[in-house]
Amino acid sequence: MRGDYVAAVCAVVAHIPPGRVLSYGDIAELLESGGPRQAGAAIGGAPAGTPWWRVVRADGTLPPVLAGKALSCYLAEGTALVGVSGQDGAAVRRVDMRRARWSPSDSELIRLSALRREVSVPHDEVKA
DNA sequence: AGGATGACATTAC
DNA sequence: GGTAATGCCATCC
Repeated sequence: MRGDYVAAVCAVVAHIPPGRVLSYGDIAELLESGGPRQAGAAIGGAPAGTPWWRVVRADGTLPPVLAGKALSCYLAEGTALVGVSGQDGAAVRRVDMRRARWSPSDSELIRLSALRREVSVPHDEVKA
């Protein structure tokens, strides 16, 4: 896998509608391959133009470094955010997984299944 | 072959 | 409800 997995994850992320987000675990779950860590690594290695900000952790939080850029994207996309309860403007506006979580439609599921098949295809790379 | 790492997830306190 | 510790999966050293 390697590159193919990254491409698959990238495609899935690209199919996430604006204002919606998915968790790494969900990506791995949809691809039916590997675990959440691998999904994160794949997204991390995804090429530019990939809406990586639409992919967050199960808590709806994201690493501090990306939180800033992601926040801008969320505001632009109108993603459902939850304000922190009262702390001094800590700006921990994390994504509200409760509503922002994207539910793949049946049609999308078909496409995703086809996509993951592409990854599942043994190809001829392992052997040499 | 073995051990450590990572844009994570889940359970327990 | 939030924070802390443990486990999972796959790749890299």
